[in-house]
Amino acid sequence: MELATKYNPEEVEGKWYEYWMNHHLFSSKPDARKPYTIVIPPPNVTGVLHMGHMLNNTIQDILVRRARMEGKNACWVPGTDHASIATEAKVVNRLAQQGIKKQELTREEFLGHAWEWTYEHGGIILKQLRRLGASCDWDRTAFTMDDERSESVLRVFCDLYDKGLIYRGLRMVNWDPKAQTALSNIEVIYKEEQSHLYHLRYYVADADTNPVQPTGCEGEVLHQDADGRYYAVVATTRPETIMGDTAMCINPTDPKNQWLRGHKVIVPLVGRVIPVIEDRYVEIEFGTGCLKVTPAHDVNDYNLGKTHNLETIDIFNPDGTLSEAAGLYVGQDRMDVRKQIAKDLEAAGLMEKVEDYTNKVGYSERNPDTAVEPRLCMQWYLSMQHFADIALPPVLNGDIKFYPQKYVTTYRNWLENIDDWCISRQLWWGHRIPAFYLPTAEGEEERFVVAMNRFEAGKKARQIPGFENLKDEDLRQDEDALDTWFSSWLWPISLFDGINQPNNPELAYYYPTADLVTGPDIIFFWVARMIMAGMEYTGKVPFRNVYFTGIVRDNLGRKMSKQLGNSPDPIALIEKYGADGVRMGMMLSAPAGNDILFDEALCEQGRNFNNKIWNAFRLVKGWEVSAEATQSEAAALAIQWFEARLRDRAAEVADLYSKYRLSEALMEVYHLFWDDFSAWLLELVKPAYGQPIDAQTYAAVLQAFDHLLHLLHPFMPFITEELWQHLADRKEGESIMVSPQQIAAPQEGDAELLAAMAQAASVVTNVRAVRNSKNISPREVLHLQVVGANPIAAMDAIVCKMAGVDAVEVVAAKSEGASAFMVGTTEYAVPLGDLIDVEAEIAKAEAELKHLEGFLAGVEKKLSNERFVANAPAAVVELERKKQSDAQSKIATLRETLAALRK
RNA sequence: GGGCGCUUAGCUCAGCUGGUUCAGAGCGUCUGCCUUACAAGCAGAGGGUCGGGGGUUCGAAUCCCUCAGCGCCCACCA
Repeated sequence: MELATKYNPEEVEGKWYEYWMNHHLFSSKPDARKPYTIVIPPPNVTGVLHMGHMLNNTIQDILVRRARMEGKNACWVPGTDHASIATEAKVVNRLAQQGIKKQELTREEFLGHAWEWTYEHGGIILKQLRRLGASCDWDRTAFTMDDERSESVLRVFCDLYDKGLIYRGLRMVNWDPKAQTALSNIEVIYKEEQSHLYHLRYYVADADTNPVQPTGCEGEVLHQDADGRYYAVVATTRPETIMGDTAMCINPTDPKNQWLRGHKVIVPLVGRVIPVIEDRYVEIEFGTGCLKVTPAHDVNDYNLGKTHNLETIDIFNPDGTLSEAAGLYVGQDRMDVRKQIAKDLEAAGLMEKVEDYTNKVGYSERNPDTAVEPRLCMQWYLSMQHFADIALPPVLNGDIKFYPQKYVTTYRNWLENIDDWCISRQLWWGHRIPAFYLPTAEGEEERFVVAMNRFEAGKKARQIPGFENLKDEDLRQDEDALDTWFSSWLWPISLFDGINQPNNPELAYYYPTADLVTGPDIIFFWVARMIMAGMEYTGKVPFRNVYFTGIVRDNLGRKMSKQLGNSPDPIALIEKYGADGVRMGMMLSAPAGNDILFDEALCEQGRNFNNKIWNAFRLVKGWEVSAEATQSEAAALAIQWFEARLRDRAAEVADLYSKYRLSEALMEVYHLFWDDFSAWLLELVKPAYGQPIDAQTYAAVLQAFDHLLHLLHPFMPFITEELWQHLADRKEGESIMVSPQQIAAPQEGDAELLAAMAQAASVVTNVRAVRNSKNISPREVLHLQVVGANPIAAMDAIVCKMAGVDAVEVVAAKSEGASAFMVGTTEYAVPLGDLIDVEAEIAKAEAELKHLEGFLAGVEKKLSNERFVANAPAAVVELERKKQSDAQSKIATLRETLAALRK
């Protein structure tokens, strides 16, 4: 077989992915094997692959492939999320480009467009995952809005309503004026912002706006204008809300504002007279200690309003423009009004001053440029205390493990301070709330029934006295859709249809799932809620382990974003470096939970490694094999050693997997392949030029290669499959991903063998260093002497072959004109005759001597410390004694060497 | 304002219950090599008072305190 000197992923990847698919190697059915299940964090159905997905799905694929190779029944279930708010926004945008306004469409028409968009763009991301090599069971591909999942959502809604956990309530919610929907508390991102603190004048007046003269206010802070009128100063960041002011509030214990007690003030520009109320909520030290109260547009003000029975004036429309109720600036956007009103207040002499101020403003998670507006409206809520109570124990007691563990604290803090979950959204794209309102007369209280569908709702409604003759069509279904996460939280259950059919065999087999791989940013949105739903609906945890990945940043530590243009296109990367190369690039710097600084250079390293593997294969396959040839001693030893090494490293890799230290596992395999296998084993067994290799050695090398490919496969599936298929004759349908892998556990004697080899390697390195410093070609054969005794005589064949020496000769004293070095306490020498540079040898020996003497002094200081000898464990003291005697022996040798050199 | 985490080689990080796998890895850097698999390679080398200070201990990168810097999460000071 002719093979190019460079590995070409393009020729290989598509072919094998198709092969895996055609032979159904990713598909899983319950059987007698142990299951290993992962459910994908469903990406947005119309999204495209970004680096975060690459990282996340590479990790999942590694885990799944590893489990599959271990003989488990691995099942990775893919799917997409309808992402209601994000997708709806995209559809609205597209319609806007076509000149269509959402408001002009009926719900059905709009949903038609949304589904069209979904079919058009849906699943692109799943196709992209195939390029990466993701071994998902595609036959199971699900969508949060497909029939099974939708039915599950409605069923759960009805169930929780029947349990009394879902309620409707008039509350202050976080309103996104762009999407025009309510948001849950955790969908609000607070950003620090440079803004202004406006100090406004509220004149003291009677009910008819006549000026009032406060009395008896010695020692207090009064403000008086040029005309002698008294006023209070209110500091606010939101002057545009003054039209909604219905009170001014002071702290009753505030000494400087006592004069305001019991008075009324005039809202600037607006002219409305409002009372001064008193509440200890107000911080005396903030601003002037006077707070304007706008119950419709601030949570705290709303609470004050409730306590003090204040009027609520809602001055905003749902889109963030000023409403009729505002009376001023009607129809203008709130942000424009802020600028304008500041000018107008200034012009009217009602602005005391403006200060620079830094405050935090809430933004919509999905519309990051849109500041959230607190708004009072009716929404659906889920009581969360019950769920917090059931979701906390499994994480605290270790039924679910978090990697890294630090997130347990985060999780716990959130659950211990949980808010009720606002689950309704004023959107159409999503699961429509299955609540049906009964016809009511004007002014009558709304009544509704909750049921799976209109038909069921009709039956329920007719049970209500007075509605016996109600027709199904007379029911009016709630217009709102459910929060997207209200379907995602069922994902590990609903994927196996466990909500609709709680006792089905698939659920019994695959659930609880094994590992969840996701970002810490959705620990509350998703992870916590899946645990809640899992405990509520199955009584079991939804997964055993959660691997939190970091955020992918660029090599300057910046978050990847479209605006910065620093996010590489994953598919372009795959085309450039190969999927295996990119996977390796991702994994090389991805410790769990730490942010990863992505650098294309890492993909390059991955590609180079692929090339290394490829060329090792070329070498091995290029050898001519002879049944007559006998195995050399070096080859026999090398194979023995490598097998021990393989056992040792495989055990280490297994340990790293068990700790989810995947980057380290990869590094371990990388090192094993590149250094141990390629640099040492292959060089040791390599036949002389033009000679064939003996069959015994060849078989062993192929065996070793096979093992290595297995260890590599989870990380680099394509190249390993390609080479494995060429390593021997394979039958159609066979694949490395399901071929048994048996690397034995470390055995007795391995440690000694590995230690001897390490020492031999050190001898080799030293000889090579001698060559390097003297510029001696690797081809020139040298001679090696061991002074006294040779502790690793068994390794001589290896030393000879690797160091290019003819023999390792034991001598009583080394030759003159030899370059000496020490490995452990053994002295070696390479006779060089005239080539020797005596001065350099002396300098080298002196430097080492100095270092050793310092080292010895330290050891002896320790040993002369009685308390050390008395308190330290015997083994530690013994070790120090060994260090001492070794150092002494080395020093003696070096002194002899120096003496000889100086002759 | 609370909570969590981080600071070790030029860069990115590992160092577990204090003691020879304690000062490590990968990349980069330097030197020499087109050596019959691979220059996307081979051989060799250099590089850190483990953020500062203090303490506990026979012994501290590791445990405690403190200071400094950085990051993240939560929280209704307008």
